[in-house]
Amino acid sequence: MKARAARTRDADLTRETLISAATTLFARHGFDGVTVEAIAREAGVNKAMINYYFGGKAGLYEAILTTTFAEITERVETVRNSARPPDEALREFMGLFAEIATVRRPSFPALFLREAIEGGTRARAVIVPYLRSVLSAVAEVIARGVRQGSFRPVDPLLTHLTIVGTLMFFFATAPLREQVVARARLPFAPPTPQAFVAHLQELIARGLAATEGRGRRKLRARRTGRS
Amino acid sequence: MKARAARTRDADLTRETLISAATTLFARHGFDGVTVEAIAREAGVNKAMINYYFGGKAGLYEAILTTTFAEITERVETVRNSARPPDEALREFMGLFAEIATVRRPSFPALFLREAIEGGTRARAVIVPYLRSVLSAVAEVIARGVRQGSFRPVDPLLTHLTIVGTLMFFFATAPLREQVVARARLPFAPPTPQAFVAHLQELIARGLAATEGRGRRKLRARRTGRS
DNA sequence: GTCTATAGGCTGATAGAC
DNA sequence: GTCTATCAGCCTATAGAC
Repeated sequence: MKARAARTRDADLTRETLISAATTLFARHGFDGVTVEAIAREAGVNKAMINYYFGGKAGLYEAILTTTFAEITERVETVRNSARPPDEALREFMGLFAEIATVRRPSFPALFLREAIEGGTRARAVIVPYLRSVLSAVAEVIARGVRQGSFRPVDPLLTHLTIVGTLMFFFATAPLREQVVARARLPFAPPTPQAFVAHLQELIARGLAATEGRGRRKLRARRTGRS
Repeated sequence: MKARAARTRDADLTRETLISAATTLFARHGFDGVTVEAIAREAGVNKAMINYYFGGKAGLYEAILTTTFAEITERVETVRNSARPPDEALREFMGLFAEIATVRRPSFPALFLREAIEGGTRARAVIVPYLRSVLSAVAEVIARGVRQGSFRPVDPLLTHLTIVGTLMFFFATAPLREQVVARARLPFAPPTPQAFVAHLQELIARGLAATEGRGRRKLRARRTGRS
C-alpha cells in the first residue's frame, strides 16, 4: 500500500505470522474452537499483538476472510475473461481451484464451508461479493456453452453448485481421510488431488456434453425415467 | 433399549427434546459455538439435565453423532442390497440422501462436514464405521456397473467422493443461500433440493455412462431396462 | 512494538433442596 | 427428575512497564 520504514519490518512480519498461523487454526477448528493464546503460541508471538494489530480475535478472523476471499475472487476473474471454449474454460477453472486449495490457500475450502454452514453470519459483507463474482464467472461459462450448443441445456446455477461443491468437499475433508488412513494403518494412501481433479474434469465434460447423434447442435428433449 | 415404566415418560421426553434442540444448534454453530445454556433454553429444559442425562456437553454431542450416523448407515444398507441395475441404484442413493438431508436428518450434512474438516478428532470411533459402510455401499454399486459395462471404467472411490461430496455441500450450505436471498431481497428463491438432485442424477448418469459406438456391450439400456 | 500481569465476563459442571 | 445457586476455570481484552 505505502512505503514502509525499516523499523516497521518487524511489524509486518508479526502481522503476517499471525495471519498465517490463525488461518490454519481457524480453518481446522473454527472461530470458536481456537483461543487467542493458541494462535499466539503457534505464531510464536505475544498474544497481546492480536489486539494491537487487528483489534481483537474477531478482527483477525475478518482480516483473514477478506484477504483470502479477495484473492480467490481475483484469480477466478482470469477464467471469466478466458477466450477459450466453454469446456476448456471449465477444466481450467477446476484446475485453478485445485491449485488454490493445495498450494496457494489450502485453508480456503474449510473456511468457506464453515461460514456457509453458519449462514455467513460472521462475514456476510465479505462473502457476498465473492459469491457474486465466482458464481457469475462459472455460471457465465456454462451458459455460454449451452448457448453455443457444446453443452446440453443445463441450469448454470445448479451446475456451478455441483462443480464447486465437489471441489470444496474434497479439499475440506482431506483431514478426515488422512486421519483415517493414519490411524487404521491402511496400506494405501488417500486419493491425490491430481487424480480427483482429473476424474472430475472428465465426469463433468461427459455429463455436460451436448447429446450427439444425427444433428449436432440439435438438442433432443429427453425425459429419462426417475420413476 | 428396555421397557420403561410410565413415570419415566418425562425422562424420555426431556432426553429427546435435548437431543433434538442440540442437534440443530451443533450442526449450525459447531460444538464450541454452542453453550449448554443455549441448548437448554432452546429445548425448554433446565441446563442441569444435560449433565444428568448425558454426563456433560461432550456426552450429548457424542450421543447425537452416534444416533445420527447409525441411522444413516442403516438406511444406506438398503441401497447396497438393492437388486436394481447400478445406474438406477445410484439414482436411488442420491434420492435417499436428499430425503435424509431434508426430512429425516436435516442436520446430518453439516455435522458430518464439521467433523470431517476437523479430522474426526472428536468422534472418530463413531465415524469410521459409518464411512466404511457408506463408502463400500456406494463404491460397490459403481464397481458393479463398471464390471457389467454399463459404466465406463471409473475409479469407484473417486466417483463416490464426487457424488456424496456434492450432496453434502448442497445441503450443508443451504443456510448461506437462504441468508443471501433474504438479506439481499432477491426476487427469486434458492434452488430446491428436488431440482438439484434431479440435475445431479442426470449429470452423473451421463458422466458415468459407457461410451457408445465402440462395440463393447449393449449400453443403451435406459429406462428400467436391465443390462 | 513487545511484553507481563491482571481484570472482567462467560462457561461447564455440581451440590443440594424439593 | 427437576431446579436454583454457585463455584472454579478459562478466555478475551486491556493497562501499563519497557
